[in-house]
Amino acid sequence: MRKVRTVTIADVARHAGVAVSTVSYVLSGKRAISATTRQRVLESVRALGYHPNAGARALASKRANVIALVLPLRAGMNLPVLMQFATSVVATARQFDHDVLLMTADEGPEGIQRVAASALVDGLLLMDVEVRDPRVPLLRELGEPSVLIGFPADADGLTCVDLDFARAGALCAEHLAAGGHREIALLGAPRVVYERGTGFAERTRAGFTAAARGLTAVAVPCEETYDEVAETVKLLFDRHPGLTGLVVHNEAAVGHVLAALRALGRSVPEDVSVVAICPDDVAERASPALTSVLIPAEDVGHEAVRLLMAKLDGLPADSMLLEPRLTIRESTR
Amino acid sequence: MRKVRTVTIADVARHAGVAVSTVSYVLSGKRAISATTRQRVLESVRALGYHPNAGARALASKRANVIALVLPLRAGMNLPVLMQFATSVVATARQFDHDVLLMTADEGPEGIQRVAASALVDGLLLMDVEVRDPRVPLLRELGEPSVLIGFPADADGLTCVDLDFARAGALCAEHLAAGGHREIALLGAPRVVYERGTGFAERTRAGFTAAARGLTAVAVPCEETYDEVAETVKLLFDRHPGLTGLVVHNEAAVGHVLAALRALGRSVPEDVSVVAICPDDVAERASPALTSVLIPAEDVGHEAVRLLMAKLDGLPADSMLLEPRLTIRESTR
DNA sequence: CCCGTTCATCGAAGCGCTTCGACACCGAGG
DNA sequence: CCTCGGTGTCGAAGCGCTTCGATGAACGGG
Repeated sequence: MRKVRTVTIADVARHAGVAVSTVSYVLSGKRAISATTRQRVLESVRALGYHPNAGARALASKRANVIALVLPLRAGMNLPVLMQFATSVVATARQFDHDVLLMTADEGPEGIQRVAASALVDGLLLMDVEVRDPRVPLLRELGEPSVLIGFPADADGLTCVDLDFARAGALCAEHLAAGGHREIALLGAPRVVYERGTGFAERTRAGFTAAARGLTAVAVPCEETYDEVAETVKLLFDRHPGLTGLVVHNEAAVGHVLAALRALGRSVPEDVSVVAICPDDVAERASPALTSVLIPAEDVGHEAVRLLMAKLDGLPADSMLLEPRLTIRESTR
Repeated sequence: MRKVRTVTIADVARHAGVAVSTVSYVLSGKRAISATTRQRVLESVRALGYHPNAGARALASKRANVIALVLPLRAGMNLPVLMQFATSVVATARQFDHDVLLMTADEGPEGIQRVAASALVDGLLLMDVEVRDPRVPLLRELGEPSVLIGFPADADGLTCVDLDFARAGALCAEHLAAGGHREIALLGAPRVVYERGTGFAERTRAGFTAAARGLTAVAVPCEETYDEVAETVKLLFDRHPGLTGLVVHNEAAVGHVLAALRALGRSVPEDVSVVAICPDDVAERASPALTSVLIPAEDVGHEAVRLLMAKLDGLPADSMLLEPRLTIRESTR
């Protein structure tokens, strides 16, 4: 409970018998320092347990060494992916000696304004950017370094990172086609997600449809309660009795879809093949284990931070799409 | 892209024709300022779009107005609860004019050390504290204001917040007993969680067992893949043919348990009543909708922040347990 | 042997804010 | 009429750090 007077750079300087600025240069490496002096300083740092004061450092250097992570945190989000993403962002940021300030989208554009103007953060990572997102114009105007996860309608001059969802949808369709399936369906996100204009759902559907040229292919939204899923699945097979391939792009519904198929007496993969677009652990936990396309949330987080750091250093940073990866398991043939 | 020279308090003072300190006092309210001056200053603030520089403020006032949120972010966590919690922490912190720095537990005690010593944050919120947590002794020694979510073995002198899991377990048992069930079972967390000594799983079991005095009651760990769950459920009914009441304290397994019961031809609630300990949305999404005990993640987050703020103001803050709430739906009779 | 370089280090000037003590002004009480 | 205690405001001293320009020592080339 004792509140020790905190150790300052001056204490370190005194202890090592050098000037304050010398300590600073040892720590930042911005000027050459002789090996012996450096050694002495570092020892003093260790001996005193010195940690630079973040506020003072930020004030003097105009760099807070903190980035903001703006998460949607609204209903209907894909939580596991979000968490993986957040984890990898934090870990990667730490590698670059930065910390992460957590913000929720419900603070809105003002929140972004606030943290940027107060120099609380050096840059921004915005997740789940929508096709027409009110934050995008602000971001442009602010000129604050930022990286978006997802692609807004007009991505010109912005740095965006995302999974290539069109490719993911296509991959699924192609895999089913290669298995000889002639009639396939995509069970997508809940209807509200399409209405909101979240790009990824739309792009998956487009990729799926385009790749299914030549086959009979339908794409339908999919809610997330068991009863609604069961209903949707039943309807699907009523309308398309010849359906033998199913793509599920809705993590919360995956389990329900399998249960519904079981209830309908259709076995997987004998009667119907199922491909899911979801994290590996969900696919592996299902029965049978699902052939799936991975959402590489960790890579996305990692790349996003990498790009942001480049921008902070004044380097150019181009948008990028990450390649989806198909893993074949037991649910398709 | 234009990088505007940022507006400082000196600019505001000049614009309003007052001293810098006057502006500061208007903004902080720490000294009386005449209504007219205050008005003038606030107008200048608005006119110039002034936002105080966070670093400078932190340096001068020794308060960063940031708290750290340390999340486990390891496998096997209950994601939705975590997110709800995080969201409410951020929202509540903002109400107190604080921001939230996100940290993951894998930085370990050094991470805590670092942010505390560098005055990056004023206080800490640790989630998912284990019975014997290596961070607890450090926290004691550091004397940094903190609030823990969960109870370590020795909670003396620490402020902890948690759901009253013992009560939650008891509530489930009592509800089943009241429904006339004589033979009941608890399906708990995966075995590894018990081995890790995470308190909540253990405490739920204890509460359940104690409240089930007079009934036949068993408690078993429960893994999270469909196949393992189905196996566990089958075994349970093989060994206890008279079993009619089930408590599930494992969010990831809830769906699988229901599916397994369906597969065994036991209908809910006719043959067996099921109570889940999980968030409401999971309970409602199941079929039939589950009678459940709510984990009030939002309240926990809110209270945790409230307590931490009190500590930052030098006020005392006692540990507290939050009352669980049973909602009766269609899965029990 | 002197001068121009290079290398290592130092001192001091801020960065933008809070806070303390001082001060001027005003009305009330003696 | 003078003093006293509030009020409202100001000026200046830091907070702990980075960074710029200056300085001194060591050194090689002419």
